[in-house]
Amino acid sequence: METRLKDAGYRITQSRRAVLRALEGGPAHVSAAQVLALGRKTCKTLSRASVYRTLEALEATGALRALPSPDGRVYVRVTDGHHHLVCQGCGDVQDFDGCALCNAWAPVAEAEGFSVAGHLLEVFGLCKSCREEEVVHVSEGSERS
Amino acid sequence: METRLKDAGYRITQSRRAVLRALEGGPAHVSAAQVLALGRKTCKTLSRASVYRTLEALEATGALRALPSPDGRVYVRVTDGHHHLVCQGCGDVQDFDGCALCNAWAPVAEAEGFSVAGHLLEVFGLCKSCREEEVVHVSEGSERS
DNA sequence: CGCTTAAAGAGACTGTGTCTCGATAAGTAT
DNA sequence: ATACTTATCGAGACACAGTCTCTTTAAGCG
Repeated sequence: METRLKDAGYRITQSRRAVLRALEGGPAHVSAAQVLALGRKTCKTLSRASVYRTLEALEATGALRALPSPDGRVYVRVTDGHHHLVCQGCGDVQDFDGCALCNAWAPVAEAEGFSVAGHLLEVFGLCKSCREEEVVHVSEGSERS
Repeated sequence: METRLKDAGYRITQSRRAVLRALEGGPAHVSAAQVLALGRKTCKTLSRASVYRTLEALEATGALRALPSPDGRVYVRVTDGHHHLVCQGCGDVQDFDGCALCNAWAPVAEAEGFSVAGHLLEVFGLCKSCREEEVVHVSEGSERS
């Protein structure tokens, strides 16, 4: 990611490096606040504005993608797959393959006059281990869809 | 929607009615702020808190779905879909159909031990009108991906 | 080593969403 | 109809995300 920034003409600074480390070390989906907190471990004076600026720069180079989530914006590395299994139990995110199928709905989008640049698929549910726990708790009043 | 609320045990008030009218009259994707503005036309004293409360109630009854967008949360009547064409030019979001294909990768996810509860598909690109504008600007120094 | 300028940090500002609290009115019983 | 109970109201405080501006700093060049 660092070389990517550099090649795009951005300077490599302490703050930027701190953000990059935070992104590499952190979870697959991170919020700006998390990046700030993680980044401060490397660069103590890291500011919120710098985090947003760097995130924006990374997005511009295509190394990162911002996507809306129920709790504000989260950032995802694009080197990671763009098909995610998001566990609603533990919050864990794993990738899965399925790009062959992706090309199937590109024509649908293009029929609407839309030119497709990319896509993101989020599948929500419960991962294996959370599912096993769920069995223990039986149906303990979960009213959500 | 009104009967739906009533049946669920909610009282029908002036404020609630104002919100319902706003939802029915407004665009397919509306923000809470838009609902507030539209609702004030019917009920001048409508407050932000009431909007959120009503929106929450409607979500609980299943008449509405909240979904994250780049500019905060937006609300969609559940009759509308969960496959989005997100325009990177103007930020507009439109739905498209494609649920038949969705069932194709559910087995892939389940092979990983994942139980699927729902999904969200975001296709990024440029909408028709933004595409036409793009042609006018030709390659006018846009370094963005 | 010094210059130029992109990028930094600090903090003000805006907007969204949540929460509390006393006041109000919806629905029910009288 | 009228009174009562209590869900709901509006107002405003609060917390937080994200943006913006301004002055200072340091990255990368010669």
